[in-house]
Amino acid sequence: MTYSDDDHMPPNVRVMYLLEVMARIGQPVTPTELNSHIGWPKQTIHRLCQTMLKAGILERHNRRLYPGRRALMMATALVNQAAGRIGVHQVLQRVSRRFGETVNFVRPEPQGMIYVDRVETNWAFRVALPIGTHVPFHCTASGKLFMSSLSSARRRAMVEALPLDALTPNTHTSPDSLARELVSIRKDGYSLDREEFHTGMVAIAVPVTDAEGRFYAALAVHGPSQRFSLESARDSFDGMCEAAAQISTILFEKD
Amino acid sequence: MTYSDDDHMPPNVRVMYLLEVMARIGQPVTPTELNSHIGWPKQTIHRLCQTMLKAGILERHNRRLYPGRRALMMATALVNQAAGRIGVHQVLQRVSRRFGETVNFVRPEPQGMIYVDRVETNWAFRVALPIGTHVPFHCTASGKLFMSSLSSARRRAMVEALPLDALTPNTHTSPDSLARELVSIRKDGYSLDREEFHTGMVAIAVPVTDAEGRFYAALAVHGPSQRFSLESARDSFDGMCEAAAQISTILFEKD
DNA sequence: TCCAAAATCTCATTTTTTGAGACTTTTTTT
DNA sequence: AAAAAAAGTCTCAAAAAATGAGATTTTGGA
Repeated sequence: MTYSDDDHMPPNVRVMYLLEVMARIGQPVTPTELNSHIGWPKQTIHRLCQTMLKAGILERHNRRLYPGRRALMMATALVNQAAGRIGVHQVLQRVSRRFGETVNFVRPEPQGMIYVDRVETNWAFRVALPIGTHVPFHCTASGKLFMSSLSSARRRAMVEALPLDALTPNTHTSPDSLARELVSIRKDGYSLDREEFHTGMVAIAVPVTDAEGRFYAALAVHGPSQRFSLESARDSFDGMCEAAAQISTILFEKD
Repeated sequence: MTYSDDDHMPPNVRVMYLLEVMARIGQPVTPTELNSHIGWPKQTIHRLCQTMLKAGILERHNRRLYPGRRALMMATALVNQAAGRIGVHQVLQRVSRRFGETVNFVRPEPQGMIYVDRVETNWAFRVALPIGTHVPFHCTASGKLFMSSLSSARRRAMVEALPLDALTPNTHTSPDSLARELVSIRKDGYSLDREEFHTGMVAIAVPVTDAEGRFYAALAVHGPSQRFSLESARDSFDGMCEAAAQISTILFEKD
């Protein structure tokens, strides 16, 4: 992970290390600031930044560097498949067995929330949304959960930008009511889909957080309202939080 | 982004490239499989995988490699930083729906203005400039807008340095006329492309500014002049400013 | 306009990477 | 179970890249 003093990092890996530091800092930095976290010779860090800029890994605005499009694309793709996928799937299976409903693991992308992994029930009645499908933000438990995790400025902007298409009679079509629900989701720690996406289909989603406690993905269970009522959804809250914590451990806890 | 044949990738960047390929493939691979996507000498790819395994960037299970915990941690942190881009993309979509034309998010780079993100219309007629493409400064709405944001000394230097190639009969070919237009763009707060880049194609661009009010990117709408006249372009000005302000909030507003 | 800090350039030296070819291990086929 | 093929490892000299000290230029702020 980190290289101790006698242990030495091949120049190869320095690009990656620099990105890590940058990602950890979490905001645009000048090469000099960056180097205050690293302590390489001046020229070394400048040269490396230059290389990474040329490669499109970093971008620059006002002499400050930040991860570029290329880095972000890679990150998005990585996050959907990296270490621990198998373990995560196991947890999904357990959750599905426990509640007898379909379980989804869902992440935000620019085009919408994307189904990264899922375990289906054997029930005849189920939704036909294959893995890799994007679904809207405003009418899904996971989409609302994601938005509730944003800072208030971003949340507001996003709510205002979204096309609030009514997919069912229950779908939020006003930015205000949606925004209000996001606030209460933030407070409750879970998000419900009250037949807002498909009539007769309800869902609950809880957040899976990363090592720093930031939103990483949503763990969601959904089922037909006849057998999986909002009541039973809420009842599953504790169990789901437990599973979410397990997933978080699998993905992020160091050994 | 990708390296063409004569262009060469420093060994530095290979680690990153390998991760990208791996992320794209989306499932654990053997070094040989991996190399069928890359085509490096056998020993080269093995050595690199070895380096990355030692560094904890990759992990191995049954001779198959996949992104390791270290890669995932980095990716997660990066993706968090990218949360803003999700919001930006949603705003672009809204603008595109509203005006029914293609919307671009464009940033200045030394080689030219670069398309960072875009939302296309479904219209048959559209420009085939993929994301990541560089376009000239002197004949695009966004390029002229960027130049108009520079201090007068820099603006002059830049106008004089540019090769003013005539891409259409309307392209500025004299530094003076270009410089004059930049002054009026600066005054108006928006920039028009009057079929200066492609015949039959017009565009309007407004600035997205950073927290200090400096130029960060251009938000541009373009369409064929038959349906998207200069008139309609100007009419979209207010709506675009509003969207630009939203983007600015998403990207730069602290919480 | 001037000044201090940051960034860039230059270059001889050191360190890595490179990749062909031989060799070993693993997997597949017969 | 033996043979063949494929995958992976090792060795090494040549080529390329990174290194980092020091000099120089540029930048941003008073």
